[in-house]
Amino acid sequence: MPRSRKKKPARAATLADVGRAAGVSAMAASVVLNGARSSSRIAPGTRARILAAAARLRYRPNAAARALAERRMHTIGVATVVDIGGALNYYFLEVFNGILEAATRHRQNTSVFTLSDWERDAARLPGLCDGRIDGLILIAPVLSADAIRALPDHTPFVALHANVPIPGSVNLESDEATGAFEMVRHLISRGHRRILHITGKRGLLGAERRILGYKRALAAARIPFEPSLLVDAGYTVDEGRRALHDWLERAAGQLLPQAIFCGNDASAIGSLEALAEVGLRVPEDVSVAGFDDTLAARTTVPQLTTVRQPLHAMGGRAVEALLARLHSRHGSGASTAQETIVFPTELVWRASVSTPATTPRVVPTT
Amino acid sequence: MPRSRKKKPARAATLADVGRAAGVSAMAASVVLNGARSSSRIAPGTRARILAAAARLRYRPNAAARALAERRMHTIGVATVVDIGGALNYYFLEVFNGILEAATRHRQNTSVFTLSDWERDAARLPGLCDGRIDGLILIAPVLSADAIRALPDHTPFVALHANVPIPGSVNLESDEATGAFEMVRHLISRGHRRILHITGKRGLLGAERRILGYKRALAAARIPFEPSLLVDAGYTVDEGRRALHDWLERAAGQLLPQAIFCGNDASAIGSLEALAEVGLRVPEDVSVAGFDDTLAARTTVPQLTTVRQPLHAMGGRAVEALLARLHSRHGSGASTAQETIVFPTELVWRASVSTPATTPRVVPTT
DNA sequence: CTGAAAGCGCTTACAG
DNA sequence: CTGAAAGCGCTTACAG
Repeated sequence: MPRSRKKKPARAATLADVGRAAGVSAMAASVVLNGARSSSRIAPGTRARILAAAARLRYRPNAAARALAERRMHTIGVATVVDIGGALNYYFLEVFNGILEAATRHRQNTSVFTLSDWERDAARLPGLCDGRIDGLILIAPVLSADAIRALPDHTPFVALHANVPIPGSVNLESDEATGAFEMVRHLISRGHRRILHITGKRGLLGAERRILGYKRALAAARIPFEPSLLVDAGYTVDEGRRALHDWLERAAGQLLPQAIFCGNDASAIGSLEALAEVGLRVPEDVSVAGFDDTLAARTTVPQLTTVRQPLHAMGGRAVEALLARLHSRHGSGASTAQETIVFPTELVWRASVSTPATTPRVVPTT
Repeated sequence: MPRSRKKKPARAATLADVGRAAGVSAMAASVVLNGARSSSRIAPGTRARILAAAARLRYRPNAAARALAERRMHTIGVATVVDIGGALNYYFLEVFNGILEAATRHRQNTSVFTLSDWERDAARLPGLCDGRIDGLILIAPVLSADAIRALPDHTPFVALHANVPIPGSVNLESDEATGAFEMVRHLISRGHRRILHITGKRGLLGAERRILGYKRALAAARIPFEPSLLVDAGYTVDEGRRALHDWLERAAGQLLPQAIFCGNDASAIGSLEALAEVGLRVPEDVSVAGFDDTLAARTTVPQLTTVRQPLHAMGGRAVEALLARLHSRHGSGASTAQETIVFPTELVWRASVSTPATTPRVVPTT
């Protein structure tokens, strides 16, 4: 019988293979190839032979085996709702890129889990904590007390813009109230007094903080708060467009706001669309401002004046905070105190805001 | 000596723990909890006890251990250049969302690896194939023959818009030449004859195919190809803006193109900006069209007419093609033939294109 | 400086 | 229907 064709090793080379090829134990190969500190204990000649054998065999340490032995996957999980109302999430993209960059720098993999809805899918979270990730970053989670209680305690969490602080975790947020306050104050300083605010979904922490800043700035300028100028919407382009569209329809013939401060960039874009539909020009007839300074703020014509949140940096910081928790956990008695890190916001001036029209504008009738 | 405080198991429960609690072997627990088909072989009573114990102990199968035993991580890797020229990549976001959706549906994790540059970072690719992923999706790879040769053969690859086919892999692309042809043909049918094309980076397969479609449509209408109307740029907003800006500067006083067909949506957005800078209106003075139909195409004012590539669907299909390869590999003799799947493109009409101005426009002098 | 052994937590044949 | 054993490929004490 002819020698059966040697089956090409679809199997990747292991440490044992390398050891055999170099005439040493698998363990020696492990020390040289994967062990960091103790590799000095191998004689230079042996070392060279092992390295050569590994290169020849194209040895790659098996990630699963290493993870099992080290009890460490070197993988960070990211859980978020990417797709909100059929629209992709700019906010997510900025944060995510910051996370990826930092994770790569720290030699961590990044695994993404998308939820379609926090409330409905929070139950999936514990299932992700089965050793496939070492820790989890929650992007803008909206979790009930029950959902928080159900989170396993052997996996550390870090959240960005958590709606409710998660005990034992780090929460990263930005000073949204001040950002909104500064934006509206500056609008006022430019001469605007009749300022419409298109909000995010009511009840969301961020939306309420922005409303708070808006109201405070009005109060500081002794401009009475006008409830009809507070318009409930949401954080998508469509919701922003629809909210303003409906408002304009209702307000036909009445005085047009001089400026519109939107809850985020997406709803500001929606507002631009709604204004364009009825032939109003930005910023000649009305000024428009957003919030977040996502990439989208620079792709509109005119470009958006907005409140910048350092989303990219916040994503990176989330990774670092998570790794810090991971290490402290392995080391001493774990710093599991709840912690909040607040990033400053910053006004970004672009063309969508100018001074008010000299003659008051009226909402066109369609 | 007082009983030392029982250290709370930071350690998660294992199959052995569950088995012990239920009075059976770890193996029986494995069959009931994780084994799919053979779970019928356990008596119902035993089964119930095991399930109860698992719930009580909050048992989660350890992903690393399972991966090691099964030689399967249930994780798909995605490698791409997300950040092009400081700009986040819309194209990526659409594709990525399609990938995530399909991966979740098929119960696969998705791990993202970002490269800063294909040429420079291709060497990192083999390192990713160390068992941490079962297969890799390459988004818009630009690989040299050397880089392709260096790819390990124990990990299946699928590529979207590969610049060069990778032997043994699946490549997903769309019929870009036809898309470009149709777009330009329709511009012509609307009355445009002087049509500028802002290209992607020359030499890239996609860019060349779009140029091809552009030229063919001109030829079909017997409009002579005018080399000065073919403007080299790239796929970012900045490159588009700069390319058109420079062109307009050079062409001051000459005849303005009636329409501008851009290599992608980002460069179309850049073009909108360049036109706005010199006070030209879209579409009154000049029509603008993009390519891709990314989300960005709907956030400009006016919204972009563009060629739609079904990026979301293509991302999903990439996952399925990869899983098919994975399964065939485990099963019979592996279908490792190179395969190309071509998706149709589609014209999407929005407000950025109309009929040409009745009187010819001239490029303004700045 | 180097090796033999045990163990990480699971699954997969193989016996009963 | 159920269990004891071997093995996935690595790392981490522990001996020499």
